[in-house]
Order: sequence, then C-alpha cells, then structure tokens
Amino acid sequence: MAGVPSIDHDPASYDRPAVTVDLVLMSIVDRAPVVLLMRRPIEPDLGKWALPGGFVRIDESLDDAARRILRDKAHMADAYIEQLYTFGDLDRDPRARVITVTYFALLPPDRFGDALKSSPDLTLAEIIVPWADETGGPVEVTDDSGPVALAFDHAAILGLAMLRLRGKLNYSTIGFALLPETFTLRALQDVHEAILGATLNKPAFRRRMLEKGWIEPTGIRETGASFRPAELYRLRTDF
Amino acid sequence: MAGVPSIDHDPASYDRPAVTVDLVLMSIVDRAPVVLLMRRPIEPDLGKWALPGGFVRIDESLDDAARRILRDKAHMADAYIEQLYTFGDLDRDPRARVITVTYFALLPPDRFGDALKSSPDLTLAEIIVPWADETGGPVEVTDDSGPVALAFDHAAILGLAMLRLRGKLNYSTIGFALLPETFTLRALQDVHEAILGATLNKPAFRRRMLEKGWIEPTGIRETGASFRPAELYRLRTDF
DNA sequence: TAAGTAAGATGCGACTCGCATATAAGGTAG
DNA sequence: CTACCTTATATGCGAGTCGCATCTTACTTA
Repeated sequence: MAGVPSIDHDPASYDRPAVTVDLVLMSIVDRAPVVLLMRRPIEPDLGKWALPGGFVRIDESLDDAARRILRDKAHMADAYIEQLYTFGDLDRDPRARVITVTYFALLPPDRFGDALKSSPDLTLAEIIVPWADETGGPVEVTDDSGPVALAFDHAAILGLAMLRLRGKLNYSTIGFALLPETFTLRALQDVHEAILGATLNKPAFRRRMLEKGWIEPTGIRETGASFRPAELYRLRTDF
Repeated sequence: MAGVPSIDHDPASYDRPAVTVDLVLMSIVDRAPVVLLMRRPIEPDLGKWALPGGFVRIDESLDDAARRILRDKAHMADAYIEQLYTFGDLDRDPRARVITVTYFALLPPDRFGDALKSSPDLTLAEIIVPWADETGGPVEVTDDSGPVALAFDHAAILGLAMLRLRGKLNYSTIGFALLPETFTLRALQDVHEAILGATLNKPAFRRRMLEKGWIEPTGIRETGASFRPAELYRLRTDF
C-alpha cells in the first residue's frame, strides 16, 4: 500500500531528517523467542547489541529498503516481513536527526545458520518478556553468556514487536512463518506457547486450529519417534 | 516511546527523502463516521480533497509535528492521537521523494465547528466502508453534494484507519474519545454501531460494557426525553 | 508380548452471547 | 388523575466456545 502526502510547500525548502529502517528478525529456538542482533562497531553504544538497520536510499521504497537490509546486513533470503512502527523523537542519534521505520519478520530457526556463520558480530539472543497479556513494555534479552546490553532503546522496540506478534497470533497465519512447510499440530502449539509465554490446553488448541480452516492434513505421518507418529499438516494456499 | 537506529555510516552522506505527517481526523455525525478533509490549493490533484498534513521540522518529534498540524492546519485543540502507518513508496509526489507518517485522531463532533467555520476549504465528509469484518481496503467518501474525489491514495489511508479503529474498538477505550464526558449507554452503542457499520444487540452490548469495568454510573439521569431517562455514565480514570 | 509414550478423540461443566420478553420510569393526552 | 406511549433496564433461555479430565490409538523398546 502507498500513501501520498498533502504538500503545500516546496519540499526542498526544509531541512530533512535522515530516515533509516531497523529490522526485528525473530524466530523460536528451544521453545523460546529469539532475535537477531548485531554488535555495534562504532560509537555511540559501541560494542552493545542492536537491531540490524540502515539508511533508506532516495531511490528505494521503505519496503525495498527493509528487504535490502534483510539480505545484505542480516544475510537472509526473503521472508514474511511487516511494518511495525515509526520512531521519530529528537536526539535519537547524537550525530543527526534520525527517523526510524521498524519492520519485523519471522523465520524458521534453520534460516539463521548462514547469517550467524558469516559474521561473529551477529547473534541470536533469547527474548525474555517480563509482562503478560496486553500490558506491553520493554523486554530483556540474553544469550549463552548471560544478559545482553541493547543499544539505544531497542528493548522497547523489541517489546512492541512481541506485543504485535502476540496480538496477531490468534487471528492471522503469522505463526506459520516460523514452521517448515509441513508440521505437526504439536509443533504449531510449541510455537504458540513460546510466543505467548504460556502453556496451552492441547485438545482446545487442536480444535481451534482445525476449525479455523487454515491448515490441511497431508496424509503423511512423522517418522522417527518412539511413539505414535503425528500427522503432518500444511498451511492451505487455496482460499 | 522513542527508538534509535543502528547507524554505521555518516547520515550526511546520503540524499534524504522528505518526511511529512498526514492526519486522519475522525468523528461520528448522524450515526456515520466522518473525516476532516482539506481542498488542495495546488497541483498535483488541485481541487481534490486530501487529509491535512505537513512537513516534519528538523527540531520537532513526529508526535509534535502531528500535534502542530492538528492545531494549525485543522484548527483543533489537543485530542487523542495515535500513529497509524508510514507510507514510503517511490513517486508518491511528483516533486520529490516523500515519506509520510500517518496519524489518526478521534474527536466529538462539536469539536469540528470552529475548524469548519474558519475555512471554506475544510469539510467533514462521510466515510462509506464497502467491506466487512477484517477484510480491509479503500473506502469511499461523500459530503452534502455527493461523492468526494480524494487526492492521491488517501482512500487507502482512510481504509486503514477504519480497519484499525474497528479492530481496537472492543479491547480499548478508544471509542470514548468520540463522546462527551458523560454519556448514556445508548450513545455509546450508537458510536460502536457507526464505527462497525452494523447494529448490535442491546442487552449483550450493555452487559459487555458494564463487565469491562471501564465506565461507572454518575448517579445522574438524562433529562428532556419524553420517556424513561437513561443513566449517565463516565469513563473511569482510576485504574 | 507387555510396557511406555505421546497422538488424537470424546464427554462434560463453566462461561459467553444473541435473542425474546418482561418490568420500570418518565412524559403526554384525554 | 389515569391510560398510554416510548425507551431504559433487567431477566431467562438456548446455542456455541473453551478448558479440562479421561479414554483410546499407534508406534517403539525391552
């Protein structure tokens, strides 16, 4: 979708803020939500961890900028991506007035392997949500070596992403972006539980998912388990 | 809330897009949603109706820019205001690359009187939503003299505002911004019905609103009606 | 062949919601 | 003063949803 402003002056007559895009790239690892972070190579907040981001070029749309940064900085191929919020307070960067449009994307965890191998300045950090339900607020982040210091107010941006994700989980197919093409109902429930930070009732979850009509059975069953194999489902593409 | 980008180059080394803020100022008149529009005084789309908007200054936050435009261009005092979405496609304005952050606000209808009197280039146009439920899409707009031609793709922006408004109506106190300080349950239901474009069941609506705990009775009753007077309620401020 | 484990199904009580209907409280007309 | 009109407010009931306990199924392992 594209909008057009109501302009009544020559745009060139104003000083312009810089515009950047930051990405919240999330996944689920070991039943916990994680986010891709980059170590900042320069001041300010040198050495702290930050969301991957970059400037919007004059000849690319915001969505294109988000996809370019996804590809070049986060080393990811295309993914489900969605605009989150735009941050425009003053003094967000000591060097210049910067407005940042944030996007968030969801990917299966195996999609992060190449990115993490390509650079030691990338990490997948676990998100700990210290609030419940619709409360909102900043989140905390940890990796293998303990709590992670986030640059700027990226904890608040991550909190907004978690809030949006939780809100959309039940009335959109957003959660399936974290799963491979075929999956079991148990795997789907694990994704929901990780995002919501709560355990769900199995029969009720199963009923709800099947009644939504989003998924269809493949007729194939999981293999390898030492117990009754679960049926594999896929997201329907024919609506 | 304020975010800070991940910057790894000097911001000054890039060409910068212009950034504007557009406002979707909505109300309810005669049980229909309406929006404040300005007639465009210049090309492009001269003479068409557009959302009030303007450039973001280098020394004001996005939220401050929205409030300034609300005051100066729409002639409104402060109001409940909320960021909607940011539009950043190319060629949105033939004169320059422009990124527009949209906000929407809700006001009781009497708050528009001064603004409409102050300028013949302002109008309150009725919004006709041609879709139901969560579908989304552009809306149509009419005023006393029939269908109104909207500038650019402002019909799509308005559609997004209606979608957001409908979505938040049931789990936030957003709808109360359209009512005076005290109101009857019937008036509250009229607001909900106008926004949702559907009639609601009266006992169920009343039960739901009272159970949410958002409102409290004032002990005062409506006067003037030639039938049983309704109790006046107010939005609780003590949470 | 029995035991163990998790998938998948079923039945039930609590709760919500729409709807029909009943009662209450004013004004108005005679 | 009283019957009547209109809308506010309350209540009771059936359908549908959801959580939960429990039962059955299917596969591996000992």
